[in-house]
Amino acid sequence: MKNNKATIHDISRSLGIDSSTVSRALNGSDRVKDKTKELINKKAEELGYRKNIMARNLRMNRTFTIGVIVPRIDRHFFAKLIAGIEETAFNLNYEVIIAQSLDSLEREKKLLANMLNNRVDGLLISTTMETISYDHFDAYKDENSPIIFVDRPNKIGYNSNVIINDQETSLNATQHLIDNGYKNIVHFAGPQEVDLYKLRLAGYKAALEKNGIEFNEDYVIESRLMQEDGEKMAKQILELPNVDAVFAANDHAAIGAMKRLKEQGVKIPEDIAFMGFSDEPISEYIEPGLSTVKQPATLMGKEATSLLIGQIENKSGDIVHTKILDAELIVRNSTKKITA
Amino acid sequence: MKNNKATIHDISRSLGIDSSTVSRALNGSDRVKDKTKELINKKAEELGYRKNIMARNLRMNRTFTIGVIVPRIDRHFFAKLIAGIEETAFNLNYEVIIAQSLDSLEREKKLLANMLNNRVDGLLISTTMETISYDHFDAYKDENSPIIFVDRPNKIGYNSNVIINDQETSLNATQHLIDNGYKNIVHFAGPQEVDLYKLRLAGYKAALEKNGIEFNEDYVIESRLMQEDGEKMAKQILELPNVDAVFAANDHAAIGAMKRLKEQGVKIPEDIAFMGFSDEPISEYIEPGLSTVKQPATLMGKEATSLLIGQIENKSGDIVHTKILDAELIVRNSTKKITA
DNA sequence: CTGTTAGCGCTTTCAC
DNA sequence: GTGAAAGCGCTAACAG
Repeated sequence: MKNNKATIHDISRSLGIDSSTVSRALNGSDRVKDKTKELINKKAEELGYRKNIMARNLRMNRTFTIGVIVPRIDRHFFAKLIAGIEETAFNLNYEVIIAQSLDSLEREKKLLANMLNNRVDGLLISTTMETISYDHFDAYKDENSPIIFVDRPNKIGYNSNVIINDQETSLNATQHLIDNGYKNIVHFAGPQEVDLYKLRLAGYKAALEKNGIEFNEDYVIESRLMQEDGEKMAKQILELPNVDAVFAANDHAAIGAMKRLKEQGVKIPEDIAFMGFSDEPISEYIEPGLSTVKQPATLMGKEATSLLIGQIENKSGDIVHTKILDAELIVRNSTKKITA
Repeated sequence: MKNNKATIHDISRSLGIDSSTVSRALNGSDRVKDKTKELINKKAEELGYRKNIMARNLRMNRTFTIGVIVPRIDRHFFAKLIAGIEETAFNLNYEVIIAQSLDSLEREKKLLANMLNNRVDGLLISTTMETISYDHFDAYKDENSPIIFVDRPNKIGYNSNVIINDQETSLNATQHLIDNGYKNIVHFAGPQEVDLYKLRLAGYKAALEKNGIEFNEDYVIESRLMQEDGEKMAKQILELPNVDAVFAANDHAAIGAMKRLKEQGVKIPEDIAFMGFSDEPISEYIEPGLSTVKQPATLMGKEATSLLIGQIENKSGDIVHTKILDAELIVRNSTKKITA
C-alpha cells in the first residue's frame, strides 16, 4: 500500500529543488533547464507521482470537464451523440460528466444546478420536450461558462445551438415522395410548441406549395410522439380519402402506426409510402418501406464539443453561434442516397 | 455579471459569524443553532452563494464522482448500462464521468490513468476484448479506490464483478431448443480467451450432455463476433449435415449469418431455429425467428453502481464481491417468456 | 453551539 | 532558470 501520496513537495524535498520549479517542470514550462526537467521527471516517476487534479482545479478555477445533459442516454440518437462528444473531448483532453433528465423538466433543473456546482467548464444540453421556457438557464448568464443547445435549439440570447436544418430537410424528404408520384401525403407532426417540429411542418408545407399541391389541414396529424399515438393515427389515416404517403416528423409514432396498419391488413409500402425522421436503428429493419431522414448524431456531438471547447478556451468576443448540419435522406428499396 | 464569487467568507463577514460555522450550517450540521442556520441560509441565497466543489474535493480528498469506461457508448447494451449507472449515481448524489475505450487496449490504459488522475472515488469498467492481461489495473491496488468489472469479469484479486450467469443461462437456452425438438445444434462461439464466451460454450455442452446428445466439435464455430464473420459461418453451417438449430453466443455474427442464409434462400426459422445472446434491439426485429437471451443491462448498471458506492463509502472489510444477475430468455413466436 | 487555526496540493506573481 | 511566498475555498480537529 504505497498510498500514493507523493506530491510536488516530496519531489522538491528529495531533490533539493523548490516545489515551484517542480511544478513548472511537470507542466513542461520552458523556463526550466532541460537537465532539471529530466531530473524532476525521473524522480516523479520513481515516486509514482500523480498530479492532484483537485488542487489544480481549485487553484486554476477550471475543471477541464464539460457537462452533458440529455433526456435519455439509452435513446439511440443520444447514445450516438454522447459517443461523438466523448471522442472529441478525449482528443482535446477534457473529461465529460453526463446526466439524463429523463424528459422531466424538474430533473433538468436539478441537473443544471448540479453541473453549475460541479464547476464544469461548459455545458452541452438537449432539453426535454417539457422545456418551453428557459428561466432556469438564467443562472448561466452570471457564469462565464458557455452552454450549447444540441438538437433542441432555443433562442435565448447568450447561448449557441447545434442543430440540423429541419425545414430544408423536411422539404427535401417531402419532395422525394412527390417525385415518386405521391400527392396525398399525410404529415405526422410533433408537438408544435417545440421549435423543430414547427420547422418540419413548415418544410412539408413548403414542398407542397412548391409543387402546386394544395395544403389540407386534415392531413396533418399531431401527436406526442409515442408509439401508442400511432394506433390513433393509423385509424385517422384509414378514414382519410386517397392517402398514399406519410411523412413523419418522428419515427416513434410512425412505427406504432405501421404496426397497426399491418395488423389491419394494409400493405406497406405497396399501399402507402412512408418517410420519416428516424433515430432508432430498429426502424430500418422493422419496415423496409420506411425511408428515413437521419440526423448525424455522432457528428453533431463532435461539432458541438469542439465548438464548446473553443468557446471555453477563448472566452472573449461573441460567444453566440449556431451550427447547422445536414441530415441524410436514406431511401429504401433503391440505391439512391441523397444528402439534404 | 455577478461573477458569482460569493464564498463562505463573504457570508461570514457580512453576518459576523465565523466561516467554520457557516460551513457547518451549509452542510446541515446539527451542531449549529437553527436560528443561526436560518440566518446563514438566507444570506447565502441572497448572495447567490454556491459551494465550491473543487475546494471541498481538495480538502476532503474525494470527488463524489465515479468513473465509467466502456468499449463503446453507442452500443445498445452499454447505453443501457450507463443509463442505469447514471440513475443510481444521481440518486446517491454522485457524478459520473464516462469514457469509451473503442475496444482498444491502448486507449483503455490511457483512460484508466486519466481516471486515476481525476481521482474518481471508484471505477466501473467493461474491458475491451483485447484485455487479456490485467497489469494495467495494478495501479489500483495502491489506491483505496474500488473498481468493479461489469459484464466482462476477471479474476484479479482486489476487485468485484457484476455479471450474468453465463453458463446456466446458456444451458437453459440450449435446453429450450432441445425441448422444441432440435438435436443438431450449432454453437456460434465467441473468442475463447474471453471468459464469458468460454462459459457460454460450457453451458451449451452441459445441455447436450444432460440430454444425452453427443458433442460434436465441428458444430462449434468460433469467431471474433463481427457481422462479417457471419458470412463465413453461414457457409460452414450449410456444409454441415443435419443442422437444425443455432445457438449463438453473441448476435453480431448471428445477424450476419442470418442475412447470408436468407440470401441463399434458406428459410428461417422454418428450416433452422436460432437462439442467441443479443443486446441490440434490432435483432428482435430483423428476424422474428431469433429467440434471444437478453442481459439486464440497466439493472446491471444499477447494481454495479450501488455496489461500488457501497464500497466507496465503507472502505473497510472485504471489498471483493461478485454479483451474478439473471438473464432473460425471450422466446419468439410464442408467449413463453422464461427467466433463466 | 461557535470560534481559532491549520492545511489539502497546486499555480503563480514577484524577486533575484 | 530558480526560489519564496501567498492563497484558491473549503473542512476538521481542537478549544472553549
